[in-house]
Amino acid sequence: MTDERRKFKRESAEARKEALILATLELVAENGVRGATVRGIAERADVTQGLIRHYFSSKEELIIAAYEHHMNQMTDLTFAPGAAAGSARARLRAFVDGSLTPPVVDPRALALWASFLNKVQNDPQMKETHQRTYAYFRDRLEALIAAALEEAGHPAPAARLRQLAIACNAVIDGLWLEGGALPDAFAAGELVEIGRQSVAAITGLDLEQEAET
Amino acid sequence: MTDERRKFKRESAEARKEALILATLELVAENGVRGATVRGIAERADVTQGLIRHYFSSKEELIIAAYEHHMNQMTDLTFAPGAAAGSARARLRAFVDGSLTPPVVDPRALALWASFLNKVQNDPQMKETHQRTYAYFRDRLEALIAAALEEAGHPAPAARLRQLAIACNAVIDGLWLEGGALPDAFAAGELVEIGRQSVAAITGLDLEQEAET
DNA sequence: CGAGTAATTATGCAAGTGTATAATTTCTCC
DNA sequence: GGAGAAATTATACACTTGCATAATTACTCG
Repeated sequence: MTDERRKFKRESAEARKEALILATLELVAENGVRGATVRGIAERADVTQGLIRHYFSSKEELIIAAYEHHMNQMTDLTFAPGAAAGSARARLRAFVDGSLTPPVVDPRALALWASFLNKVQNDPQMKETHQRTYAYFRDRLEALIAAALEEAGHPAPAARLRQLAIACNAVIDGLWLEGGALPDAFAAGELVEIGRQSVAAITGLDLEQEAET
Repeated sequence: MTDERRKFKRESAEARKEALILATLELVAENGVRGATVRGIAERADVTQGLIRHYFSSKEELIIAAYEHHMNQMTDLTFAPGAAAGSARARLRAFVDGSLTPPVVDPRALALWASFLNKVQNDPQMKETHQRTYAYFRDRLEALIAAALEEAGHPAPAARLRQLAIACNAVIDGLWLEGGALPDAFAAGELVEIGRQSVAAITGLDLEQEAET
């Protein structure tokens, strides 16, 4: 009954890194960045802690990698549905729908966002990633609104477009936040419905009817 | 040159507790809940760490006290401006203004909210405080919208009122979030302007003109 | 002004933290 | 199937953490 050394299987660097990143995101969502300890992450990834040092030169580096992984995933999830062509109105609607449906609306996604916020404000690299992602979101939304307004024959000047984009982005962010914070407070589809109506009311567009005369 | 024992002044329990709570909020905003160490808090409050134990039986208890202090302060700040009587429309406008102006819109307030979120989701007591505060906000907003609509001669059924309140709350929350996250991205008064316009567009009310025919 | 008491400081401890480094195992390739 | 190299494990260390407890100080009240 000697204490045997642990058996293990060699994995590719990519697979191991991803596994470590996923384990990190789980623990950051549950316990925050400081609560995601190296030992905890290693255990969650079914690996000993020394291995983390082998792939990431510090915990800081792992955290940053996990943050960028998460942000990329959120971006993909939001824009994937609307990538398919169609009228600008349809694409705008798809953007709203994608932003207000799981897995984008999700307690875990909100928890991750909140957990990372502190580091995002302080660490320059993470701050840069954050600002770039945010700008990408809003610019894309602004372009969608501009196209939809033009399509409807109601083009708007740049200054107004900026305000509309900020406002629509805010409703979506706010609904996303509330949906993640109080998952049981809203019926299925309710957030999407309210999101569509609000964006429609703010922009003056009709997002519901599909037919084009 | 003997190491002298530190001089100190006795304070009332209330003053000390408040000082400790304020120091705690500072550190939580800067470093998160786990980053707000007992030693750090004591240093910020210009006190030795043992004193914390004297007033709070555990760090957990201090954190909860700090959270409730912060939530109460935010509530007061939001509703104080609109307490003065006036038309429902004016009170609704005051609510929007107060929610989208410093010190409610503030990087520190956002950082605190984010830092506490994890604990809010897990700790039952903090969860209860959070849900109560959120419900208070939204009910109050819904009542304001209902009154303003009726005042304007456009009463709405309960189901629609609920949706309007959720939507308006979301715009405000979203603008609050973005204003706190990117303080330099918005000109002074811009958030308030966009907030007013959005709430007006969603509800169909005119929040700008003051005169009543 | 002097004793008592509560506020405050000082010190210690066990557990957990990130990181560094040595020891071992698995896999590849000839 | 065996040697070499890289992946993985194991161990150790210095530091921080929350908490407990003893020692001292400042204020109150007679």
